[in-house]
Amino acid sequence: MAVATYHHGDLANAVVEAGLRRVRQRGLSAISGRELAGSVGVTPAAIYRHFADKSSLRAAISQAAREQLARAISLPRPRATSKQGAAERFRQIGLAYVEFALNEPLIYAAAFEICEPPRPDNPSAWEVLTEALDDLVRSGAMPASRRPGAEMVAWCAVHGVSNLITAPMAGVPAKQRAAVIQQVLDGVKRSLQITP
Amino acid sequence: MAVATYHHGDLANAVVEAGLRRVRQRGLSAISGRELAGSVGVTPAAIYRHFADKSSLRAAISQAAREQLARAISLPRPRATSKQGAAERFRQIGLAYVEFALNEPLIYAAAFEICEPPRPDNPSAWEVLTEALDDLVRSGAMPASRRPGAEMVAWCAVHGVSNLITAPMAGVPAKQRAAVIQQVLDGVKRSLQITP
DNA sequence: CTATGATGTATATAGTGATTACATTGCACG
DNA sequence: CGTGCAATGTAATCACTATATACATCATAG
Repeated sequence: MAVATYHHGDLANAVVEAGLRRVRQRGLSAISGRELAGSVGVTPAAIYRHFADKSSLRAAISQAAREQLARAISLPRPRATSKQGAAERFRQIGLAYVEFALNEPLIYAAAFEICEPPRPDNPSAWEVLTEALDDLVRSGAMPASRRPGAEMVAWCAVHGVSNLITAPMAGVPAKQRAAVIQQVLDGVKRSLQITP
Repeated sequence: MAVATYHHGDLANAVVEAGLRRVRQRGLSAISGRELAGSVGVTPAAIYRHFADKSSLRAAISQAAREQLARAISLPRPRATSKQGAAERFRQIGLAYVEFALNEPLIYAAAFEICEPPRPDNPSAWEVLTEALDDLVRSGAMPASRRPGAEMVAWCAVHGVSNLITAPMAGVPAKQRAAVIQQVLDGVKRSLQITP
C-alpha cells in the first residue's frame, strides 16, 4: 500500500474521474467539490489549484463525458469500402449513439449540459460521423448530391431520438423504443438516399 | 399602490413566473430560492409552503417552460384541410419550434432539463403535432402508411436540430443555421413522404 | 364573532463555493 | 551535491444556500 504522500500527483484527472463516477449515479448538477475532494483523499481547496472555478470543473467533467460518448460510437473501428459495409457501419454508429444514451443516460446528458464555454467545441464524435459519410459516398451507397450537411441531418435525428427517449417527457414505453429508433434511422437513410 | 399585505395571495404562481424571468437570463441551474423569494417580496421559507422541495420548485418552473414552448408552436392556430395548407402548417410548427429554441435558448433548455419526476409528462405540444399530422393524412398530403410513429420522426429531427444548434458543441456558424434547419425539415418531409 | 387552518416570519443548522495565509514538496540550476 | 523557487497541498475562514422548526398573522366558515 502506498504511503500517504503530501502531493497527490494527478489530482486533476483523479477529480474528473471521480466526478464521472458521481455523474453516472446522480447527474452533473449534483456534483459537490467538497465531496469529490474527500473521495480522492484531498482537501477541498486543493481542487482550485487545478480548476479556476466550479463551472470549469463541471466543464471538464462534461468534456470527459463527451469523450466517453465519442469512444462508444467509434468502437466498431474498421472503415468499410463496400456499399453494404459502409451502410452497415453507418447504421452501427447511429445505434451505438442511441445505446450509449440509454445505457448511461446521466453521462450522456452531462455531455450536452454545459452551455457556458464560449468557444465551440470540435469533438472527435463529429469526425467519426464524417468518415462514415465519406465512405458511404465513396462506395456509391449514397449520392454525392446529398453529402453536404449530411452530418447535421444524421446527428440531429439520432441526437433527437436519444434525447427524447432519455428524457421523461417523451413517455415512450420501453416496448416501443426499438421500433421508434428503427423508424428514425430508416428516416435518415431515406432522407440521405442511402441504398445499401 | 397596493398596501403591503401579510399574505401574498398567489405566491406559487408569482414564484414560478419570477423563476422563468430568471431562467431566461441565467438558466435553470442558477435559480436560488432566496433570491426568488426576495424578488417577490417574501421570506425564503415561505416558498416551502407551496413547494415541498427545491427540486419540485425547479420541476414547476420546467413545466412552465414546457407550456411556453407549447404555446409558441401552436400560435398559427387555424387547422388546414387542403394539401398545401396542411403541409404549410406542419412546416410552420417545425420552424416555430426551432425559432423558440433560438430565441429563448435557456427557457428551451429548462423545458427538458428536469430528469427527476417519475411519471412521464404528456405535454400539449404533442397534441399540436398529432393534429398537424392527422390533417396531413386527411388532406392526402401524406400516405397513411407513414402515419404510425410519425410524431416521433418529426419531433426527433426538430428537437435534435434545436438542441444541437443551441448547444455550444455544435459549432454551427450562424450563417449556416438556416440552411441546416431547412435541410433537416426537408429530410422529415422526404422521410414521411409529404407531397405539398 | 370567533376559532381554526392556511400562509408568511423569525431563527437556526449544516453544507457549499470560494479566498486567504501558510506548509510541504520536488525539480531546475548553481 | 545542495538550495532556492514554483507548484501543489493544508488550515481556517467567509458569505451564501437549502431546509427544518417554532411562532405570528390572517381569512373565513360556522
